[in-house]
Amino acid sequence: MTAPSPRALTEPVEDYLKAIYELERRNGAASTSEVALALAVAPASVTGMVRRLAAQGYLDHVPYRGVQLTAAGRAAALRTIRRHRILETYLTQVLGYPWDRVHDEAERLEHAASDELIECLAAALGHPTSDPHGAPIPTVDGLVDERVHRTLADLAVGHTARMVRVASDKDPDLLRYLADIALRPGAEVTLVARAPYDGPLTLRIGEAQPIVGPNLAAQVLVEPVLTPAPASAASATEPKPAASRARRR
Amino acid sequence: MTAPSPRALTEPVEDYLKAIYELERRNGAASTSEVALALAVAPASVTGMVRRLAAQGYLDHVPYRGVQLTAAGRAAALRTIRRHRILETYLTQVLGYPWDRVHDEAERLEHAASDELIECLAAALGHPTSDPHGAPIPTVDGLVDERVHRTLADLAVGHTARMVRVASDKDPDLLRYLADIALRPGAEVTLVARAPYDGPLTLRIGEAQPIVGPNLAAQVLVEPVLTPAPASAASATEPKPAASRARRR
DNA sequence: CTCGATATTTAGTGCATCCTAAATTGTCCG
DNA sequence: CGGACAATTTAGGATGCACTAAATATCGAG
Ligand SMILES: [Mn+2]
Ligand SMILES: [Mn+2]
Ligand SMILES: [Mn+2]
Ligand SMILES: [Mn+2]
Repeated sequence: MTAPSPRALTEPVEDYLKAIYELERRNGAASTSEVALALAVAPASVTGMVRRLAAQGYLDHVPYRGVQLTAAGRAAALRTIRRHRILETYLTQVLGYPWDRVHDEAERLEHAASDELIECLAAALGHPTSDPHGAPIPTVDGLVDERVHRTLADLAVGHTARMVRVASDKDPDLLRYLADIALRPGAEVTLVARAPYDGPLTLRIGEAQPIVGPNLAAQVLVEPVLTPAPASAASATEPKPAASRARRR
Repeated sequence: MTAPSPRALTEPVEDYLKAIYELERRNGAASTSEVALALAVAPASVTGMVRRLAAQGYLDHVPYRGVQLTAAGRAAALRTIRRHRILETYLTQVLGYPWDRVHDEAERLEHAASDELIECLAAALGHPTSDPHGAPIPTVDGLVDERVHRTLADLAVGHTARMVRVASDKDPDLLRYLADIALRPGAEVTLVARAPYDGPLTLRIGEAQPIVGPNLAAQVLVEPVLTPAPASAASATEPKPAASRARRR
């Protein structure tokens, strides 16, 4: 099945497969121009690369229609994503790297580190399941939590949620701002008010009440929080079966 | 002075400059075939790369005569060597990597890590001055201990020396064997006997008396050790001024 | 001093990746 | 249904880095 590839993916190839995987997840498909945008290359370059990757069995390409990963392509993408996220976690947790700067570093190291090193880091971290931005870390054999989360922008006024992750870790300014207002994975956030016509949202995070725009809110992925009733212990362990169903492949 | 380079050395370029630096140090010059051998490429490939690097001001090339680093070339080489050796030290000391496997890993990471990360690792290690193989780590501004050491093969029978470093860290088998007989930087070794006609050497390291071939002995760089006389304190602090002169540029 | 072995360079290619400009295709609106 | 416009692919090139085979320079031996 696997094509007679030169037995090691190049850096550009790994980045293409990773980008296509993410686009497929977000948008259900990956178009030439989306990939071009994500990788900052010309659309024509994407067409060329896509032809080669399709020939090597990493993806299916219907001209003028878009591109889809094969099993081999998805496996390669998830391997790179695992490396990226383990590296980010190590940089943050062990070396004290700020969370807005780990992405660029990991973007290069992910192609250079050996499997042995990656697993060594993972072990040193106690086999983490999510990276500093809350993104799930695929397992060695390519299983990953693919749950889709709601965003802070969709939260109903008065409701509380727990932040799960940032939609993308590529924007340092956004990440710095989120850190400023203490919005990080695990944080509880309440939507206090929402201005009409897609206006700003008033949040409560701990004591603070930051006001954020809808664009930012759409970048913050949340999950419902099981508010423990102050005195009555009954509803605390409410199962919530539907929301916690992990999709693994 | 610096040529209009595309503002970042590629991985092959960094490896060429590093190899040329090492050859220049060892042999006083770097010939096309030596570089080709060191990098496992064809001699014709070296000629091509050398032409480009000379055009960019990293080295001087006299056709048919050999190649020499310019100041820019030496600086680039030392930067890569610093990264390599800091990475090796981190892998060994913090992650418990065996000393015979750090080289290959560092050989790739050295091109991907940012300056920031390298300095972060150096700080975490307390700014080490030598790598796991005893090789000196250049400073950020390109200063390096360039002392030339004698080898174990040159030691006089009956004399004791302290191992400084392994001549090269590229041979895992050699490194594993050295570790087996407890020959590591800092170890004290006494030459007990030398068989004639370039025969094997009998050493004493701690309690053990391993017998090694002259090829191996030539890979082990040593410095004279100031044997503290058990009772008489006279000869202990013998100055030995010539041997300890550090050459820094 | 000349010859031949050896080292080195030149010539001619291939492949991966990128680019710009010019076709081509798909879509959607009037 | 027929364009217009946007998205996409094709065409034609460039760059970096590698290779093999052929030419050429160097140098030591006789
Ligand atoms: Mn990358
Ligand atoms: Mn991340
Ligand atoms: Mn290298
Ligand atoms: Mn080393």
